Amino acid sequence: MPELPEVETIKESLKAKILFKKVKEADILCEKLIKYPEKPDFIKNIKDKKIKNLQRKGKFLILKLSHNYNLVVHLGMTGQLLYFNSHQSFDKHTHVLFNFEDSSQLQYNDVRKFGALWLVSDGWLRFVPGLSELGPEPLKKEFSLEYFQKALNKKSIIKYLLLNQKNLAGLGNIYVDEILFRAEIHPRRPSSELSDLEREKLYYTILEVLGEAIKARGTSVVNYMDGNSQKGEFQRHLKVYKRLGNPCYNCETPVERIVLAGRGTYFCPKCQH
DNA sequence: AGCTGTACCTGCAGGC
DNA sequence: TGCCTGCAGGTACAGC
Repeated sequence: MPELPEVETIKESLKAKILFKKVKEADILCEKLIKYPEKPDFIKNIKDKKIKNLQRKGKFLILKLSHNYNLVVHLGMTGQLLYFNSHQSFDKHTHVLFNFEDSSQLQYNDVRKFGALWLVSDGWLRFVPGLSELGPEPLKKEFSLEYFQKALNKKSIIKYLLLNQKNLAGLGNIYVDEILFRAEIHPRRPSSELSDLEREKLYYTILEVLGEAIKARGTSVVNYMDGNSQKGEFQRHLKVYKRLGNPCYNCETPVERIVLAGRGTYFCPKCQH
């Protein structure tokens, strides 16, 4: 489900609800999702911890807890973090419960169970797979046009490069397709062959699409919702994603689908070169 | 080094 | 209704 705009929206929606709350107890219904530590230690260590801040790094959500602990959450494809004012009924897809002192509750739901949770102290954050290898945040200064132009010099198919979290953090399948459409670049182009103009256009398109998607509170295609169970709006603005066979909004040519990097890839064969 | 295929899971839509 | 196939926002890993 969740790419940068979705995780950002979840983070902000939860911040308003759970900041400074104290975890009374956690309940783990599916151990598979807890990557570290083992269930008994996870439950023991999160008890009585206070949520001091919420951060997003790429597609990771990090809850900063008291005593220098961190609850790191990756939502995989279908993970949800849902907040409720009181203990709520749940179903077979609810795998972890966080109960707060004031009897409000945070539920981790995940149909496909590709998500992951870690509870680690500050010094151990770097052992969370993928977290310390993340490239720059696209909406921060660290993601400069200069940096991006250099990154594109790698000999790599452009879609593959944009999906790789080591190059920049937070893009996923939907936004990469949408960005490449708007930048009029074919997803199979070798990145090193992009002209200076194309590189610049791509750079600003990344900022533009992510900005718009955050403003729209994310994209709800299947089951994405924020911490308050609210859907996003950006699905209304998608130009190519999941539009196989439908006419391109620019030129009416039917949108095509190929498989790249193992992912369904949608593009306009006429507009994107 | 980069890329493909596969694995991990479950549900849903579409074809017959 | 049921069965089958393909597809789905993620990442990791073996192997070419």
